[in-house]
Amino acid sequence: MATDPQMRSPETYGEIDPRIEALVHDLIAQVADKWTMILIEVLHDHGEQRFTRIAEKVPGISQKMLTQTLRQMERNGLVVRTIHPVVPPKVEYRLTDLGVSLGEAFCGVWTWAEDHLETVETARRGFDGRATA
Amino acid sequence: MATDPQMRSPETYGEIDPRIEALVHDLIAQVADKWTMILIEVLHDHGEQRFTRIAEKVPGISQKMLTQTLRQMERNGLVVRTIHPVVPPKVEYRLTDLGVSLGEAFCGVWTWAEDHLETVETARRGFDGRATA
DNA sequence: CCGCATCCTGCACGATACTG
DNA sequence: CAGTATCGTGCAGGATGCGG
Repeated sequence: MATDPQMRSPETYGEIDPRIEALVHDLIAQVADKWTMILIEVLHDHGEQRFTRIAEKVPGISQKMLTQTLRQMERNGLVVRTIHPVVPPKVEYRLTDLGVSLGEAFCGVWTWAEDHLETVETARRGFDGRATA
Repeated sequence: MATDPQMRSPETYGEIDPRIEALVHDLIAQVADKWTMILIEVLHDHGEQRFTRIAEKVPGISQKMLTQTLRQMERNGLVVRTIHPVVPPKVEYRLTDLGVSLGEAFCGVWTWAEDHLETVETARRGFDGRATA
């Protein structure tokens, strides 16, 4: 959760607000965690969904990770979790405005990837070629 | 390295080019890996740097992780590694244009974090409060 | 249907020691 | 100085089973 509380000597990498730094890192880490990005996409494209519907749309995810990821997202205010008191239980998840805006913030990265896909792959082949040689 | 090659049934989360998908995920994963983002920042702010200089500016990093992270960045074309054939060895790392532009692509996320820091923290406190109760 | 608890496994990463 | 090699460990995450 919290980022390294270690002291930074004068000559470290910058004087950014450590709270922003920590949040940015948390956020990127969460979005990078293999599932969050996909869940944002699913909830964005299909709107409010119940647990099992989401699971169906994300092949390969275990319910443990689905629960866990949704909980973190809820904690960060990215989704709201609505429990309908019926039997059998029905729980629905909806992306908040905050969640939508986070997805949009990452659009820049998607665009970058589209624009530079070839460049990166070329760089990788070059590197791997040199390594083999 | 490669992302889950598993088949996606018709009702999965979207029809995006899987190569883009994989690259975006690789990228976000790398940037999230605790050090890459910091190294981009250091190299951006201070220009070309040699190995030990970078290490000094990033307290807490082990040389193993510094080497490893820089190698991945090099492989992806984000930095160039220049070996000066002198004794003692002198190796310098410089952010490429590609690396700079990736940093800029993530600016949107930084901005988002600055804009929504309070909202996220409030959401977290709310969630944690409810959990405790 | 939803989700928690438990167990198990692999990998990421730090520490340490050694080379050109 | 700038690495590589080896070892130890903690934790992320899958599988399974139970509970409301």
